[in-house]
Amino acid sequence: MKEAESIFRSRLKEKGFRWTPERRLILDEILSYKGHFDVDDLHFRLKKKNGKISRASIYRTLPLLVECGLVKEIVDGQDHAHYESAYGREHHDHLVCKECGRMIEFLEEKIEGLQEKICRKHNFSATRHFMVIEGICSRCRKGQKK
Amino acid sequence: MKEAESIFRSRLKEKGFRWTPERRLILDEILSYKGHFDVDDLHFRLKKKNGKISRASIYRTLPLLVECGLVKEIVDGQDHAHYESAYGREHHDHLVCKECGRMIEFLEEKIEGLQEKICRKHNFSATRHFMVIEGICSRCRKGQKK
DNA sequence: CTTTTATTGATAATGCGTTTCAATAAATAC
DNA sequence: GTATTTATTGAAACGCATTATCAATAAAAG
Repeated sequence: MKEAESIFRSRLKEKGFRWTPERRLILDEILSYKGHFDVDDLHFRLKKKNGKISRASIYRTLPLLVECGLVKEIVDGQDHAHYESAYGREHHDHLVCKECGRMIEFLEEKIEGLQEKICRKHNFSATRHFMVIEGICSRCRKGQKK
Repeated sequence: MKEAESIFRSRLKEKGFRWTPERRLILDEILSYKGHFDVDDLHFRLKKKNGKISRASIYRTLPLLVECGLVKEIVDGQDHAHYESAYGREHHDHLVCKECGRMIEFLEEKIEGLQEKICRKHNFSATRHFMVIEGICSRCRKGQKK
C-alpha cells in the first residue's frame, strides 16, 4: 500500500515541489512508527537508520505532511511540538501525563457532535480542533503512593 | 473589593515571597483589563501607565498568579502564550480565529461532564483541561466574500 | 544532455522565555 | 527608628525550538 506516498507526491507536484529521497525517508519513518513523536525523536531515528538527514529538512517537511493530512500536530500545552501519523487514523484527543509525558488517546463521539453545534451557533468555520486533559496517569499515581 | 489581592498576598506570604509595588501593578492591570492578553500586551499597557516595569518581572509574576488561580493560561496552539484573568470567572473554552486572532469564549456543560467521565474511565487525575476550535470567525468570513 | 530552479545541510538568525547578577528594598527583629 | 537578612528588581546574557540564509547539489522538463 503506497497510498500515503501518492497523496504526498501529488500534493508536492501540485505546488511545484519535488519528490526527494529525504522526503521519502521522512515519510516512511513516520508511517512505520506507531506513536507520538517530536522532531528530536524523528531525527534520532532517521540518523540511526540513514545517518544523513538534517533537522532543517525535517522542520521543512513536517508542515507539508500536516498540510496534506498525513501527519497531525498534537497541541499539548507543553514546551515544544509533538506530532503523530494521521494516515488511516480517526480523529481523537489526548490525556497528557505531566509526570511521565505519556499521551493516552481517547475518542468521545458526543464531544465531536457538541463541537459542531458550537460552531454552527457562532457561525464559525472550523479547520482544526483539539482537546487536552492534563494531569497524572494511573501508572504514575500508583508510583506516587510509594 | 480586594479579595483577589488578599488571595495573592497570602499565597506569597505562605511561600516566603514578598508583596512588591511591581506585583501590585501587574495584578491590578490584569484585573482591570477584561480580555485575553499576552506578555507584550501587558508590558505595553504597564509601561504606558507606569513606565518602569520590566518584562522579566512580568514573566516572573505570571506563574505565581496562575498558581493561585487568579490568571489562566490559554493554550491556543499558536506560537506564544496567551492569558486571561480568571478571578470571579467560570471555566470556559475558546474558538480561535486564525485570521484576526480573536478568541470567542464558550461553555458547554455537557462537554465538561464527558471529560470527567473519560478521566474516571482511565483512572486519570486531571489538573487542567482545555479545548480549542481553530478556524475563521463569522466576521472574517464575511470579509472574505468581498 | 542542458537548463532551470527547488532542495539540501550547515549555520546564522529569530523570538519567546529563563537565568544571572549586582543593586535595591521588603520583612523581621532589635 | 535602625540594623540585618534575603527576596526582588531591571538589564543583560543565555537557552532552546524553530526559521531563514546561502552556496552546492540534484530533481524535473525540454
